[in-house]
Amino acid sequence: MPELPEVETIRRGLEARIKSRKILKVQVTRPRTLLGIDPKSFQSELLNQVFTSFERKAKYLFFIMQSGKVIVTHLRMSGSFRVQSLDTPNPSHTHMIFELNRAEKLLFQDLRGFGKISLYPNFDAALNHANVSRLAPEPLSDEFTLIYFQEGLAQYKTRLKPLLLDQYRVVSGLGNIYVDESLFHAGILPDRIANKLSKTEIKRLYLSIRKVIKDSIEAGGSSIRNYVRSDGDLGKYALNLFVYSRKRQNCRICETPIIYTRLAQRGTHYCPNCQV
DNA sequence: ACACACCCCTGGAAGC
DNA sequence: TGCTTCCAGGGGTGTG
Repeated sequence: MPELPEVETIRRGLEARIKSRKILKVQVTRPRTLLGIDPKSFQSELLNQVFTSFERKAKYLFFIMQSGKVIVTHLRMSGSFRVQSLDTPNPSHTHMIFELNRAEKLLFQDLRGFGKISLYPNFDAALNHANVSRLAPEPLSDEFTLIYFQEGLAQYKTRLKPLLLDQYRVVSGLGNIYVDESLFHAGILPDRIANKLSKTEIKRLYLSIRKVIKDSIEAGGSSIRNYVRSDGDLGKYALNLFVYSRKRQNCRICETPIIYTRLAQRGTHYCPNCQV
């Protein structure tokens, strides 16, 4: 599942591979992937456009064109971007093909088909897309200070897991993997009530979230299920997972079997001994 | 304010 | 073995 580190890895990959490249043709093989624009307009608006930069906000990706137009994408569960040579056959579930100069193509592939792509005339318009401007701060941003986090948690008497997954309340960019991992490293159970944490616990959670996200970006994300980088390589952070996807396996710290349960409609992993 | 159910979707895993 | 059902989950929406 692409969360902040995976999206950032994809962003870096695209910047390295298709910056300054020109779009010669656009094929939309699954019109439902487009949000707020029809395939014909999308194709004609992007013809001969040149990619100049790639931005990210939480899990949203922005492709900024030389003209100022902006492609906004959200990969949701299984979306991915791949750069391939023009003569390579398209993999299954390829929903969009951008033919580029120098005989390469950028593919949008998405098995589950939840991912969305939109086009806006400029960056400001793009930021208003789908409440992007309302997103809470990212874990590694200047805004996300310990004081901010303390005050944020104090406002909510809900359980930590759904609060940390919510992109609009305290922090953005986290998904199921990194919430479970951050809570494990902080030694805190996922169903604890946000405004009941001690100062020490808040600090541990704050540091854990930042470390997990930072380390994962450095590792190129986690390859779980469908996620692959734009160069086809696999992220290495999956090797560093302590609880996520480790149902019934022994805790890497204390050997207690990892519990898998459902919390707020999400599969949730924790160590009943290390987390309290 | 919070909890929860449901929807989108596909393919691999689990269950019978 | 082979069919059917379940499940993964980001995010939006709707209800209690």
